[in-house]
Amino acid sequence: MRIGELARRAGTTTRALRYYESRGLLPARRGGNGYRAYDEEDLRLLRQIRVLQDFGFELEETRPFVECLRAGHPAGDSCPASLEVYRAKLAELDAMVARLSEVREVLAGQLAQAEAARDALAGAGPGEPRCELVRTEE
Amino acid sequence: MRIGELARRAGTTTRALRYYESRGLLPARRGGNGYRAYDEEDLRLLRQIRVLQDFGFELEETRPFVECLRAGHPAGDSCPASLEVYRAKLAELDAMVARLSEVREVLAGQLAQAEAARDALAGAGPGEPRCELVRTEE
DNA sequence: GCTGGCGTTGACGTCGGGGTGAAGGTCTAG
DNA sequence: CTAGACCTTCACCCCGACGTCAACGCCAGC
Repeated sequence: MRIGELARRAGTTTRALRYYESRGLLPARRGGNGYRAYDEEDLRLLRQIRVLQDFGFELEETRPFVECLRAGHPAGDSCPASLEVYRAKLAELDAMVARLSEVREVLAGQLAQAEAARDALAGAGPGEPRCELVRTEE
Repeated sequence: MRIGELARRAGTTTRALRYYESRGLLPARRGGNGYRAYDEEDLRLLRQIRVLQDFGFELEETRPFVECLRAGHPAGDSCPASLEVYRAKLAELDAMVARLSEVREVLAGQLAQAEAARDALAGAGPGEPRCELVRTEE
């Protein structure tokens, strides 16, 4: 299979495949004419890359999975290195979710206060005391 | 107060202040010598910008808050436009948290399965059936 | 044998946001 | 007088994951 077919079958582009090869992620055999030659196994590796990319993995992070498959293991995550990447990614996701959730709560509080202040003003006299947003040194 | 002092007091750089001015976010009066002249109110506006940036707001998104303060309102979020930005930001954060959490769960499941498969292999015979990760068209 | 469609390489562009850096000049504080 | 702060403009950076040429080779069908 040549590069165009593989790209089509994997739903990516020839440019991406050449890029992966340039990164050493998905090297290709070469035919006598210099054309890249791929097989079904490469399609599998490529699919592994794309799945992980969809999960937000960087290309480098997919490398252990790809190498694991290439080493003949049944799945990309059958190797310890892949599990380590899973764990690192989980920790990263947890940290992001925690940070975003915290900001979310602060913002929700600010919105509620601002709306209350507005309504109080619209209703009658001075309302609840407002707490101004202030930078906290970390 | 000149640009250097304001930058120092707000914990930012003169370059950033000139940049904000170029975006029309924090225009400065000019002295006879062409130097930018700022006052305490500008420091307040600047602090508002920095607080929101720390929350992940883009510069453009801080504009309603800054203009609200400049219009003489007690707080940056005393204006409807600011509240709208709060709401948009909350929706954005909720969407991000949802997406990340979903990925997190899938990944946690994959990790658990992969570890189980490894342990089963280490222990005895074939273990639980593995479900391979496959791209789902959206 | 010509056209069109594939393939090759390498160099450079893109995106986005929030700036930074350098050059070259002016102004001011001590 | 001189160091340092200020002025302007233009270019450049960061990051990853490609995209976009340019300029060429290879091959099938008509």
